[in-house]
Amino acid sequence: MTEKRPTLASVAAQAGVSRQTVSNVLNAPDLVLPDTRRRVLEAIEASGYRRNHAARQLRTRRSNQIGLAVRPAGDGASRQVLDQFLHALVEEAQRLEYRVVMFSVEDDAAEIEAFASLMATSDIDGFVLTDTDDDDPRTAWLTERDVPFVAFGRPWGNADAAHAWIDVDGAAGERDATTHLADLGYRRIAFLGWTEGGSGRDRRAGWLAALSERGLAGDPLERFVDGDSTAGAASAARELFDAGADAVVCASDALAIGALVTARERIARGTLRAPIGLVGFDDSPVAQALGLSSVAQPIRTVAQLAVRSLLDQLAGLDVAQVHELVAPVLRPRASSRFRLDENDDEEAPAAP
Amino acid sequence: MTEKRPTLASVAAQAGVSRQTVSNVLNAPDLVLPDTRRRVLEAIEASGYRRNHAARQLRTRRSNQIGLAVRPAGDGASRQVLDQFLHALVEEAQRLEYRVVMFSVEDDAAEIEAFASLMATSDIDGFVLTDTDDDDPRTAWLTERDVPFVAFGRPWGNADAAHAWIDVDGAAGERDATTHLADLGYRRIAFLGWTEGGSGRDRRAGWLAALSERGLAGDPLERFVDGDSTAGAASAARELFDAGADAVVCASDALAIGALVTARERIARGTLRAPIGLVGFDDSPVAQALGLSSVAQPIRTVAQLAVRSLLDQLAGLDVAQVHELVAPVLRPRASSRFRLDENDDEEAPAAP
DNA sequence: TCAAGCCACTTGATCGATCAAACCAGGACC
DNA sequence: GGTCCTGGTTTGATCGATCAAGTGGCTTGA
Repeated sequence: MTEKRPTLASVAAQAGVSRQTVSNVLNAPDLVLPDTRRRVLEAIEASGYRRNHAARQLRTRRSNQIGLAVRPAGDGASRQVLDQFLHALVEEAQRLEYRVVMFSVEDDAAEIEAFASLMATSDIDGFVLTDTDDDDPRTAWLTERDVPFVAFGRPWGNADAAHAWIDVDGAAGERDATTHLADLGYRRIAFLGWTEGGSGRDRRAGWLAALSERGLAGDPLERFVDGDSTAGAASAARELFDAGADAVVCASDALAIGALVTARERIARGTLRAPIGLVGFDDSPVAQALGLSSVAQPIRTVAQLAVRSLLDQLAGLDVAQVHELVAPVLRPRASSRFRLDENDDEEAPAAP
Repeated sequence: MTEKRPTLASVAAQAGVSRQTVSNVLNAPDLVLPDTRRRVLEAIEASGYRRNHAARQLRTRRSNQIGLAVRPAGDGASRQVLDQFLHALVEEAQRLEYRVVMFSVEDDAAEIEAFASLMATSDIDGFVLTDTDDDDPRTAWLTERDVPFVAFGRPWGNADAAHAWIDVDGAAGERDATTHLADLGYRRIAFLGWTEGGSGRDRRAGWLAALSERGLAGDPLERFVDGDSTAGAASAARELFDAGADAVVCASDALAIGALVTARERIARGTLRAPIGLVGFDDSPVAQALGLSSVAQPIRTVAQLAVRSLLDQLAGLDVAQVHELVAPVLRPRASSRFRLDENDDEEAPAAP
């Protein structure tokens, strides 16, 4: 407490130059003579000087912080993915000297109110949105006010929305998954998805496309459950197997685990013939643990693109807004040929 | 951009008082005459004034932000719990006008460097630690420098550490779980835990205590796996059932799911007699979905206590540091009497 | 030759809040 | 009547950075 932290002025005195020169060394090094620069850098090093963000923010109206809203409850499914996204976002932002501030909101209205409050005093430079809905009111509000932001998730309602967004190409992922199963010889490849949501529709489309390509699209077999319910998926899977499915492509790992449980039981009882093909989506830790084939979302890439887009906007670059669809990666594991053989227990989940 | 944001001075002019009076209305209302106060509040309301945090922080050296470090990889198990903790923390902090800033670090050394950097310019008022190890270097560093912080997790190495911490009483949770199984009539109640870690030892102790209380502690049956591996748990569970276990208390849901899979298979094959008692730990969404009995950590309570403790420290209250152990809650579900009967599939997971 | 431009740097003003000291009217006290 | 106190409010200084304008010496070009 007694020792005073070094400031620009104290560093300047130490290096025998003025405040502004030190400031320039940090913010616009090419304005300073190499020799002077070196002297200043030494003084900075020696004194252990660190920028005072508050003072800087007061003057520049930039906080170097980006905001991320989180919903209190959070549905089980996307939670895992959002958690990964958050981590990747923090890392990437940090690499570029930005920090991530979280705030919690109940609904879209509250989130918008939070935007207003945080922007007003320039505590946050820009926002990252997740879980975009059909015709999201948040994107409209932000766009109207020229607030920099980027969304993880497509603007499902209006395809030609002008704001920056990044999303995972679910259709491509399920197409790969379905093709993979077809290659393994399965002929009745069913789809297990959700009753609602843009991303569910998207994933289903990929499955259907692959079936058509392989000439397996006659009388496609599908079931939908409310929410991301493993229990619901288990019973839906029973119907699918009853209807003759020999493989199931699922919209999430939570659903796939339900299907897996059903398959395991039926095979053990002898009422279903192994092997069965099963693929999930999200590549969650549980999937890895259970040897469930899954489609991995390239979350790190999404986060990197998001941060880059946001920072480009903040830099005032007048480039076109990013609209990027990144391809997920299929991770085949034991469940692509799911059976209960003698050493099933020993089988280590294969990770490519 | 053209419209200027209201400041203390502009509000003051509007209300016919001085800057400082407006400041007092906000920070020390009882210093101001009720009548004046009302007038000022009206002016604030009318102008839409909002505090400028940067200016405030520059003067007071307080940011009203608390820091939380996250590790990049994150182990599958605790991840779920930490995610919940993070959400609860953000909510609770927000209620008290604090914000949570995340930063990412590779290891303890990097985390300490981050502490130093963030404290130096008072960008962060205090820290929340998670995943405390035996003899954690971070707590030592922070304690030495009188930096306010609170840990989620006991100081496993030295029980009499002086810093504030809050933890979940894992022993009590597993004791309840074990007693619950004993009440149901199981007699060979095994423990499935981890090879490493303070919390694992703690949970095991609770199981053992309950066995002793019920006179079931002769030749206790236990197995340990490396990390929180579901696959490892599945094979360890086989050994436990081979050794005659009729129930298993697990240190986590991930482990319990492994045991569940093994039990399901064996029962289906007829090599294990139902019912089997199974209890997990963490009450994860997957556990709820699969009908797995589990011990729920009162994460919200932990977060509330953590924030409160941290803010008390920041307020300079010289109270003793909080050392709190909160009790988890057993959530009995179908897996307490796990069997495969005809309508097993239909059975909705019961949540009390 | 002289205005204009450039270079490397310095100086004064400013962002918007809080702290600390001053101020001022009205009572109480001796 | 003068001094001291007290509660409510104002005023000047300050936090540590950046912006914008200024300085003095030197080159450039018409």
